[in-house]
Amino acid sequence: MACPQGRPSLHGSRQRVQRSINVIFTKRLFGGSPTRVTAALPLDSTKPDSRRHDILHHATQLFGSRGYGQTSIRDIASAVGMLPGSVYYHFASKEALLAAVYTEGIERSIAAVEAAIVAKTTPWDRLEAAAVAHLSLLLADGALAAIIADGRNQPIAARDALVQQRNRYEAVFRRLVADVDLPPGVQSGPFRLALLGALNWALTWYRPDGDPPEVVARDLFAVFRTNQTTYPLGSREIQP
Amino acid sequence: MACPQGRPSLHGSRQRVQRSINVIFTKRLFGGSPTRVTAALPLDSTKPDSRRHDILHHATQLFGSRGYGQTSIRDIASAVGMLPGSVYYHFASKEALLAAVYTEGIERSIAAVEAAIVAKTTPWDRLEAAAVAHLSLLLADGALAAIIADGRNQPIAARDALVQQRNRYEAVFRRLVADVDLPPGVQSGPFRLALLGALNWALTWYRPDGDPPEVVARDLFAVFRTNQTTYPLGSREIQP
DNA sequence: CCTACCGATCGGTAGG
DNA sequence: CCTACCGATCGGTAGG
Repeated sequence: MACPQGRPSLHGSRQRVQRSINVIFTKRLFGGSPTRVTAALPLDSTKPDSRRHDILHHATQLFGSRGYGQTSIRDIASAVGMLPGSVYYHFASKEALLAAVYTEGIERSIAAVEAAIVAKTTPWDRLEAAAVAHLSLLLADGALAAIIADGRNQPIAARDALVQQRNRYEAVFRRLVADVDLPPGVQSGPFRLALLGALNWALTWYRPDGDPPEVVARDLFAVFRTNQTTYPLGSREIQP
Repeated sequence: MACPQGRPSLHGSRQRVQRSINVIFTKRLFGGSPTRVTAALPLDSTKPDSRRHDILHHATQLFGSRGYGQTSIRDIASAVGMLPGSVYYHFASKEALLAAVYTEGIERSIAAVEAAIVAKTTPWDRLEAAAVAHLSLLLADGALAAIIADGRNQPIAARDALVQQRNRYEAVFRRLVADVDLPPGVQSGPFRLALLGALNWALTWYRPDGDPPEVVARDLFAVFRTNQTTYPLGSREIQP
């Protein structure tokens, strides 16, 4: 009845999905009584939160590919292999599910970008590595897509909280851009927004049969890095 | 019954909306018989297509601000001041309405960008003027927003036709970018996609209480024009 | 262009 | 986590 919130999210996948679908089929095909169907469920509830994790995972994927408004609780439930009402045992509402998708996605994305940066030494190389990591997460993973893709279609009530979390991620780029030597006349704010815009917009036109995300990211980044290629680091003052 | 399609879209606004709402109120408050309500309609049907134009206009605005999936036929009908079913007298389906919004919006946008370009002489000035016009249409007008904003939420059936129309608009920028002197190592494809991405992404973060669209467009464009500022037109070959 | 209606789908819930 | 259900909303239509 009540929904236990705030559980820690565990990892680990199982075959429960398959089994649960079989149960549904059984019920539909032979009209078995509710009691028999319930009794048919194996009692291997060893990892109590793997189902919550499954919901979170599939919701991330679906929100990322179709958008929040175009994804129904029924879509998510059937992807996980359970009935629509059961989703509400794990999440209080569709909005709460979105909030959880956001939190997990932001955390994972920040970690991925930080990991990609750490080996690089120069500011421009660090920014480029971040851009490549960003676009890979966006196009291949689905976690960032759920967060960044459709800011307009999200429920107004939760929008402020979502924007705040998105800002946490953008702060990483704000810091990286601050370290870089920008040409005269280019403000760091517009530069960051233009770079992220160029990368995020790839969601609209990218096709999987084209160049891989890393190549696309580097081609796009070259547009922004040009100044640096022309003027070696630190030589900004020498300009005409 | 049948829907007369392909009528020319006329301009001109009237007070019909107000009146139509009054009719609805009358009916709800006093339960007037259908015959009386119909008879109460003034017979000034001089411009037979102004209602179709009204629908198109409000649909453009709503698709642009909320997106296609988040806008219902009922929303559009009540904005125009008629009942939901009546929309289908003018358009065969919601998808057909979207197609019409596209066609009209693309036409208007191409015209606006061409008009903004015509006075400018150098390739970089022409491209900048196009960028400014583009962002103004996108943020203030609503016509371009309906077209460009949510490619993901549009119905799959019509998507190909929509992409084709969008390409007609992008072709204008393809031509302008081709005329511009790009720095070595920068491909014109990624350059165009990065520029349009940077501009279009402003839909996500732009707030009306900030700088006006023209200023935002110029700030963003400066990021892409830097190379040009450094190297005067035609001096590309002189580089180290 | 309105009336009156349809089937489908949606987020969500009580009770077990 | 399932059963069985609710009210709301949606795109669309027959008939006038």
